Amino acid sequence: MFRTNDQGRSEVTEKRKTRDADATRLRIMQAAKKEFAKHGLGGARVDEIAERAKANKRMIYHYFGSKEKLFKAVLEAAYLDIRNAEQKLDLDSMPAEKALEHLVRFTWDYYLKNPEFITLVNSENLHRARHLKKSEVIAVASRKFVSMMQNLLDRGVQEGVFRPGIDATQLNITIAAIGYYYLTNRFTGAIVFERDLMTPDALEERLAFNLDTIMRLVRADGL
Amino acid sequence: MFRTNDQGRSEVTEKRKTRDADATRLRIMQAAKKEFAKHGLGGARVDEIAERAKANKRMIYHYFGSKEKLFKAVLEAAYLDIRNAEQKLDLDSMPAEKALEHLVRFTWDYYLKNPEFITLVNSENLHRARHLKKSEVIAVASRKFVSMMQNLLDRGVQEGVFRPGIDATQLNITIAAIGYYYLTNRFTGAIVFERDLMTPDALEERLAFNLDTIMRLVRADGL
Amino acid sequence: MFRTNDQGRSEVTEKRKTRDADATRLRIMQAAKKEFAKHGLGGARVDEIAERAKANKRMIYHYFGSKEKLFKAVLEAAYLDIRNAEQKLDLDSMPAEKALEHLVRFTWDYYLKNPEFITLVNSENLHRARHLKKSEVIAVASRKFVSMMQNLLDRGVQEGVFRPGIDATQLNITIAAIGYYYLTNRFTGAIVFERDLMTPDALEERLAFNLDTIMRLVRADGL
Amino acid sequence: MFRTNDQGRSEVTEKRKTRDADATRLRIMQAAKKEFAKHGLGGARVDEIAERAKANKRMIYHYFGSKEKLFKAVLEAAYLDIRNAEQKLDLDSMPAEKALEHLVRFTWDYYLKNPEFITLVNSENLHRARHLKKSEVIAVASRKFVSMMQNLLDRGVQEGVFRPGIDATQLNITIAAIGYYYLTNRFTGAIVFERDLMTPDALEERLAFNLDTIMRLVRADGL
DNA sequence: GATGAATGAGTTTTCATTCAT
DNA sequence: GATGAATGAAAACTCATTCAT
Repeated sequence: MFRTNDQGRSEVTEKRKTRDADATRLRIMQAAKKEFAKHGLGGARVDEIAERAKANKRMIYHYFGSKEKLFKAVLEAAYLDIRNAEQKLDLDSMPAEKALEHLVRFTWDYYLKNPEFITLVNSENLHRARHLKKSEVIAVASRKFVSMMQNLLDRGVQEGVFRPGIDATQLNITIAAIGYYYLTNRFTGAIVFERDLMTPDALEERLAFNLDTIMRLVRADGL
Repeated sequence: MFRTNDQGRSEVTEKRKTRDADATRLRIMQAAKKEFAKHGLGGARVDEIAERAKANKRMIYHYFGSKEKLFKAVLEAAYLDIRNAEQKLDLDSMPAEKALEHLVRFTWDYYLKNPEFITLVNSENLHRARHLKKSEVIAVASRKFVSMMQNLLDRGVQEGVFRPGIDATQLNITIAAIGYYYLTNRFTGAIVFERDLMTPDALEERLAFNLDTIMRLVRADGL
Repeated sequence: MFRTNDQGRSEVTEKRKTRDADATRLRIMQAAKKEFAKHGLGGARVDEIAERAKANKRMIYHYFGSKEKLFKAVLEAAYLDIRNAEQKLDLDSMPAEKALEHLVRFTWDYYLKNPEFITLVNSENLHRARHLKKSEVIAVASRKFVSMMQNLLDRGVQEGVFRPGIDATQLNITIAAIGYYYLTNRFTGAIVFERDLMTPDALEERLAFNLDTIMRLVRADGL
Repeated sequence: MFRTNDQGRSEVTEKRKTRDADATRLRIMQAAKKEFAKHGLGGARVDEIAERAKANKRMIYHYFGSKEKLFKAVLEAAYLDIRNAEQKLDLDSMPAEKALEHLVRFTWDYYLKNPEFITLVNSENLHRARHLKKSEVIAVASRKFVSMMQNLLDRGVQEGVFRPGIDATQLNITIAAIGYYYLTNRFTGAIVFERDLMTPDALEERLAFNLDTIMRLVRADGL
């Protein structure tokens, strides 16, 4: 009800205001991520996001302009986060085989710990990547990621542990696929295979299977 | 879906008529499949489905009860269709290695020719398989599918071409994953990898990669 | 599926047809009575009536023209039924006091055995008696009923058992009211008075109370 | 419903404004009361309520959740209103006979001045009191009402003016019945008795008749 | 006389977004 | 910067009635 600081704002309060604003922005993005992940772009409710963020609905429009732009912001942040985490793995400093194994594990763990990422990506693909297309920042991050992978493969061949001629893109897609598909389709999967695919044992088994799949795929013949 | 004619129906009554319940039902399901695949369960519009089916909206509710029940019907039919097609492959009559290769190709081709299947399954997983859970007919078809696969693996081991100890479920999931993921994520994939993943060449390349992946995965060591 | 009697109908089949038609009409009216009583005019569903009557919906329109006209037909029949039953009581042949008691009991029993009557009348009053207004047959039956009552009161005065000056209409309304209200409002009544108003004991108690109410109301002073 | 002002609200903010949640809520409830009374729960139109309330249809759902919950709110308010008014009569401070007469008059007058109450109650009974059942606030108000009545009867017996052994619930029901039935069934009644039951004279006559009915019912024998 | 598929107009409900304070 | 009341357009769903056979 009271509104302090109507005029004569000191720098201290200025800073606080900024921090609050950023905090609100962040809370909105976190809430939106959950909501979009749970219900998809179309199914997400702006009201729900506002409530979860303990923010006023008006703020969403103030900071992001529209539901769709909010989605884009969330999606971009999600992609940047995983690309960032991948860079931090510092795969270049490990032997190729170990590095690849590391990447497979990391990818699997990332999906497990960030289940929203998968659903967000599904949602974006349902919309034919309409939002990501315009994103320059994503393009840059992607290039770095792909070249890192190519690098890794090249080193492996030099080290004599990987077959030559493996396409980095195909391998990347496969590494993602065998983890991603298992998790995104775990509900229909549980019905088709009549198993709980999410018990700790099941998850461990899947990771082992995936590591085996990738290693057999890249291993130099005769090893 | 089909109505076999009791004896003695004249040709006149057999001619295509507007007032044919089964035909209307079928048109609605086909239209719904497209609409649900394109926009997901939430994003699909009943009006649009009715229009595409050249049916009155009221008919949808008459035959299916609700948008959600229509979705369930469409989803069930889609699952039954692929399970049915798999059975028709007659893999049991081929050598194990050839049979497996056949299955990998078939799965890929099926996804390519039935793009709705993938989006439908994604949508159902977004809803935690709520609709499929209650479906007994799907449970039965699934069991047949899984046991066929187990059979195939067992035969391959006996023939000496496959490694022993491969889990049929994990293999199934992997076969699906490497095709499904590529296709469902082709839009974001195109951005990340800066390639058109859907040209004939790209598709052929992916199929070859997938065949290689699976064969290396199951091949008996030393072969 | 088979349709016999396509041509050359004998008189016997003619009669049967007529009887069937009447039977269908009757089944529709009975089904409609239940449906209208349960849901009111607006809430009743034509589909439901058709199904309950094991008749085709088209038949309802064939015999009655519209839902509203069907309602009118049902309502008229209901009024005629109670007026008819009252006449059959042959109150004129009993001593006045006994006759009045008889009427109070009869009214209560009729409402109990014909619960649809009450709801039908409520529905008609919600619609400001729009349908009954045009009904000449009801006007005739009503007059007979009112004059019977006046007669009864007059006799009672002559016999010295009833007070003079009692208005027949007011008495009639009161006799109906104390039974009708109890039954029509039994659901909210059960909540307000925290009792089950429909147990055999409760019903008997109410009838006794009502008889007492009416008798004290008409009894000649000093008796 | 009312909002008492925290201290220091200036007159300016107090002026009638469109954006007043409580006022809108109230307008909706008033409009709904009329509409439900006129057409019943099923026949009432949400559009109509919104228009009459000069509110956006969306607001109805915002404040009440659904048409049915709005009905419940209206019904509860109606019951609370009459129970409240009864308590204000302060019957405990009058001699029993006078108090009873007062209650009969009050009940009649209340029904006359609040015709919506009757139709609302009819509607609720058509729905088997589904909405009221869950209402705790109604249960509390009802108990107060019933005990007030029992009190009144006990006092009357002590004063020697009422017969002992009269059941308070039965008497309550009868007092309500003889007024309620007359009014709710005034349309069919007008046809059956070929009179206008709503002229001032007719109303006065009915009230007198009802007072007589109740007084003869409770009066100690011999008085 | 009978059937049941089809329809159009309407009804409730939903939701992203804007407006007044 | 923040609040929450209000809105319009659209969506799901309903139902009495008619049409083709």
